[in-house]
Order: sequence, then structure tokens, then C-alpha cells
Amino acid sequence: MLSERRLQVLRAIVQDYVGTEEPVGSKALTERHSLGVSPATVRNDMAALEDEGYIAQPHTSAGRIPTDKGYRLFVDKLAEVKPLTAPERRAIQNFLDGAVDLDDVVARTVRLLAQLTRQVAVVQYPSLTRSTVRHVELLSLAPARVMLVLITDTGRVEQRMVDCPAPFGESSLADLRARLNSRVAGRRFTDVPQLVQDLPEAFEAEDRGTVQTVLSTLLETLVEQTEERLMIGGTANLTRFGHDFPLTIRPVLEALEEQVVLLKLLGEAKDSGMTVRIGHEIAHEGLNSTSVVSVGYGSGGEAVAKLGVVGPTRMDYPGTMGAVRAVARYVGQILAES
Amino acid sequence: MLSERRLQVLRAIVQDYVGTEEPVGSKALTERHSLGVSPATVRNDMAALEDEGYIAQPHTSAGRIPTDKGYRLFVDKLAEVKPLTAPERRAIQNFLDGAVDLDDVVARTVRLLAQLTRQVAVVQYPSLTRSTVRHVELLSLAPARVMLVLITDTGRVEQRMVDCPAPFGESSLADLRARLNSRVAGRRFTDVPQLVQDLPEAFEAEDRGTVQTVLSTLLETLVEQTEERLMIGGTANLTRFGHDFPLTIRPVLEALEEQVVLLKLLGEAKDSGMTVRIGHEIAHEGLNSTSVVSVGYGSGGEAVAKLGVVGPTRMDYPGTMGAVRAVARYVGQILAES
DNA sequence: GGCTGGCACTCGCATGCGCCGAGTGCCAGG
DNA sequence: CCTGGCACTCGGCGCATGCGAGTGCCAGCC
Repeated sequence: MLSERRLQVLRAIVQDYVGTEEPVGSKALTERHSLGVSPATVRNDMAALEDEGYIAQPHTSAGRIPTDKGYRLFVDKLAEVKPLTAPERRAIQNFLDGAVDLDDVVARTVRLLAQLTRQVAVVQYPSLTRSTVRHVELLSLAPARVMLVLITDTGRVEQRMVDCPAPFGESSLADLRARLNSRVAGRRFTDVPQLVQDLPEAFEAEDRGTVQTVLSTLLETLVEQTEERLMIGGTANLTRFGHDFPLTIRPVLEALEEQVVLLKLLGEAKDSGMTVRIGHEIAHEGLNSTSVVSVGYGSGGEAVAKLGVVGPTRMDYPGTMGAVRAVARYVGQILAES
Repeated sequence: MLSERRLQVLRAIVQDYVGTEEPVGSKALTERHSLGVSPATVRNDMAALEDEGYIAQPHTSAGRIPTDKGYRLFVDKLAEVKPLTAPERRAIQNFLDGAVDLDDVVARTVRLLAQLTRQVAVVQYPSLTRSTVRHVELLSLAPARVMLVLITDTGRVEQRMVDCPAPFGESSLADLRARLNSRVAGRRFTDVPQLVQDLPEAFEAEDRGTVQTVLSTLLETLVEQTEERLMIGGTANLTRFGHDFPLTIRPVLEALEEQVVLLKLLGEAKDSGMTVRIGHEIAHEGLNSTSVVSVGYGSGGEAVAKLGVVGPTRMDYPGTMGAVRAVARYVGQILAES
């Protein structure tokens, strides 16, 4: 177990390194933090911290930098989430309040997060899996062509074209529309398959094929859209990463374009509370010199999706966590209102 | 006027520089291209080309590189669009054929373009301005709350919530829906305002306020969505730009996030045919060491939106132009089919 | 036992220097 | 008008040097 002072030393190292982006030495530490001991003592502590794997030297005879393990300890034990200032909160609210639709909410959230944290922001669209159906609309575009429109409680709209096996009358369509809505409106997506299972039986034989086709398209839409989409912003902030450039930034940009990777990452995070994944804790190569701070957000008590920030492991964790948490809260409010 | 041979020299310089990314000297030129003259002669030609501003030396006693003006001449007079190979064409078709909806078409197009050109791809969503209305749907969510869903002929769907000044019965809603659709279905967005102008008059006094509200929301949607959206991909390719990194890539990433800038850029391009804007021809600072190749695409003969590629001025113009043109064609086909 | 000042040592990094070679401009001759 | 020759320029690279931040260790002090 590390003594209290050694923890202080670790905290000081993390803070200084995050601030200066340069390895920090014992002398500088005692000057910038009132630890009450001399550099020599700090050196001993540093040696101990290094033995335990919390810090490392990039080169012999250079200062120390925190390791992933060091950041982990810092985040778990030493950091306190830094709340945003009042003006920042107001700015968030004002900015998000102007949104006109879901796309706009997501787009604005991304910009906001990127600006607040000066890092790359990632916002997942509210997931269909946990959403409920607000309405299903069927439109007849041609005798044997129907457009299916699915509206969710989070304001998301999905539409699909359905080619029917046989012409389908307006009245049958209205009938199907009514029956469908009475069964699924307000229900969770995951429950839909079961709820509509026996619907075709209520129709004339000649219409059953079409009903079946429409239903399968609906179910397909649910499944397809379960693989959620996301929006990314603030990639220009990657250029602030460091000096050893192309090497660092390239794989990150590539990973960011692979939305699958990000979705997986967000999926692995806890549903409630904030998740911080640091460096090599992230399985995906290319992101393992970055950290990801993510949190769920939702219109009610429950999270419908996640959002977060991707940045260098050397990031301002307290500040970033504060911004992420605050933004998630406001987005949740906005979604609840709309 | 430049002699034929000098044009050949310019062409050779552009080709070599694009290939090697290094200033090209007179000796190397004569070795790699059979110009039929000696290096000394080429040197004279180069001096002339430099006087005219088509090429420049990064440093005294280094080779020459083309200027923006040089690339311009190359593109206008010397380059021939390189058609794609048959396998490439097949790959495009296969890849795009798998798309399930408009978002997916756009997303796939972006990936495709980015991969083919190894540059940053930009695809504009089909514009509402030039589209026609396929259907307007009105859903009653609560007595005084209506959801307006607008479906375009390009498969795009927009929805808005409308808070009505007074409760609005199902039958009135159905009436409005029917009247609205009979007037605007199949019509161009730009014509809609005029077409619905006198609609409220057909309703009872008590419903007129609501009808008016719904109509203004519809018109608002048309106007708002005229500012188009776009999708960007392949930003990781920026890392291949060059050596002088952070300086180059940063402003480009920033500009790419400012969708307004890109939309303006695409908007300035010709509606038909391919547009190439080179370096300082692009007004926006930050993009003026890049070139943009763009072209309109559409489901019919008419362009409904544009797509293109952003890359270094030192790009393979013939190849890029070929890829952009081919992709635009196939996307047009896909849109026409759906 | 833990803290401190002192001291020798290690290296990374910046600086300066000299060389090399690609590339140029110019000129005289074909 | 083209060509070979020639002197010149200058950026880049390798190498040696000096500096300084930072370390580890030790002896002494509280």
C-alpha cells in the first residue's frame, strides 16, 4: 500500500504532466506543489512509484510520466470530477435549446462536447433497442408498394419501402395500420416481434402475404437499426496531441472511421455512471494510446444511448469528466422535453 | 504561348511530382520521360515555365514543383480523365447495391470515394430544393399535437412536431392530409408555398388556426432543410499529406468540420460537368493548399446534389476525376432505382 | 526510520561545422 | 536552337561538443 504522501506525489505528477506535456522531475514538483518535503524525498517516492508501475521514465535521466496504471489510480482514487462553471452551464443550455430535431440535437451535442473538452467527441444516436414505438405509419405509394415509417419516442424516424406480393387496398392498409398501432404503440422495440406474431391471421387470405411482408420489413428495420449510428466531431483537436505526429494520429482517425469499433467501445461501458477506459485497457490497437470517457444519457431515468470523448491518455480527466457528465444531463433534459 | 514541348515538360513535371512528392530536376525528367532533348534544353524550358509562373523552386538549387497555375493548366489542357478499370467498376456497383436506405447510400458512397481516391470524400445529401414531395403525412399524437412527416422522392424523410393552437379532430386531420397531398404530391419544393396558400380557407373557422400552424411548419421545414447536410469520410487519408504535418492538416480538419464552408464550396461548383478547384482558387483559408474535385449527381438527368474529394493540390488529377465521375454515375443510378 | 543536502553520473538535445550532391544558370560551340 | 561543360549554390546529413535537467546513492541529521 502506498503512503498518503506518495499518492500526493502521483497526483502532482499527473497534474503537472497533463499541464505541461513534459516529463516532470523531482525539483519542479516540489516547486509547484507544496508537498512539504525536499526533492530528494520526492525522488525516493518516485522510485517507489516506478517500482509499482505507476510511473515511468521515457529515457534514463529524464523526468517521469504516468503509466496507464498510474492514470487509472489517479482516476479511481485521486481525481474529483470538476463541475462546470455557471457560464459554461448556461452556454450548454442555450446552445442545445436551439435544436430543431434529433439530428440537430446530436450534431449540436457533438460540437459542444468537442469545444468544451477540446477533444474528439462521440455521440451515439438514441438506440432503438431501448426505445418505444410512438407510431407506425403505412403509406400506399402504388397498388403494390407501401412505405413503412417508424417513429420512436426519441423522435427518430426510419422508413422503408415494401414491395408487396399482391396489390393491397386502401381499406386493408388502414386496417393494418390501426391494428398494428394499437398493438405496438408505446411498447418497447424488443417486445414488438411477439406482439405482432399473430397479426396476419386477422386478415383475408389474399392479404396475408402482404401483411407478412410488411411485418418482416418492420422487424428487419428494428434489428438493422439496433446497430446504432453515431456522430463524431472535433477531430481537428487531434492535431494538438503531440509531436510524434503522423504515427499517433493516423490510427486514431482510422479507428474513428470504423464506427463499429466505437460502438463496441461504447457498448462495453457501464450503462449508468461514467466509464473511463485508459490506454491499453482499450482492446483496439490504434486507440490504445488514447483514453475514452463515456457516459449514458437518456430522456428518462434510463440511458438510451451513450456519448463521450476520445483523447490522449494524457488528458485532463477531472475537467473532461465534468464536461461529459454535464452535457449528458442536458441532452437528457432536451430529449425528455421534445 | 508556350511551345508544345514546354507543355510536355510541364506535364512531365506534374506527373513526376505527384508520383514522388519531391521537386523534380531537369536530369531526372529526361531520364523518366522520352522528351528527345537534353537536360540543358529542359532547363531552359523550365526557366521559361518559371517565368510564366507555372512552376517554382522551393529553394534555390532544388528541383521545380508545379504552382497552382501550373496544375490549372495541367487540368485544363494536359490531363485526360482516367477511366476506372472494369474490376473497379464492378466493385463500385456491388458495394452500392447493398444499401438499404438513403443514409446508407450516402455512407457507402463516402467510404467508396475515400477508398478509391485515398483522399477525403464529401457527399452532399440530395437537396430538398430540387426534389419533389412524395407524400406528407400527419399523425395525431395528442388532441392538440400533430406530427408532420415529409417524404421526398429521393427517399429522404423529415419530421416536425406541431403544437396546435386548438384541438384538432381526426376527421379534420384526415381532410387536411388529403387536401394537402392532392396539392403538393409530386410537386417541387419550391412550388409548395404557392400551392398551399389558400388552403386554410377550405376549413371551418375554428380549425383555421391549426391548419395555418401546420402549414407554416411545413414551409419552415422546406426552408430549413434547404441548407443541406453532408457526410465526410476518409479523413485518415489526410495523414498521407506530407511531412510538414500539424500545420497542414489542422486547418483542413477544421474546415471539414465547418460544413458551411464545404456546402458553399460545393454550391459554387458547376451544376453539370466536373469542377476542379485548385489551391488558392479556394477562397477559404485553410483549404488553400488543397484541391477539390466535385461533380453533381442525381437520379434523373438533373443533379440533385454534389459529391467530391478534397486532397492535396499535389494529387493524381486524372485518376481522381475518373473515380469521382464514375461514383457519381453509379450513385445516380442507385437513386433512380429506389 | 525517515528526511535532507550533496555529489557524481547519465543522457537527450541543441549547436556548430564540414562535406556531399543534386540542381541550377550561363556560356561557348555545333 | 540545342548541347555539353563548368562554376556555383544551398539544403541535408553525420559527427563532435557542451549544456543542463534529472537521477541514484550516500552520509548525516532529526
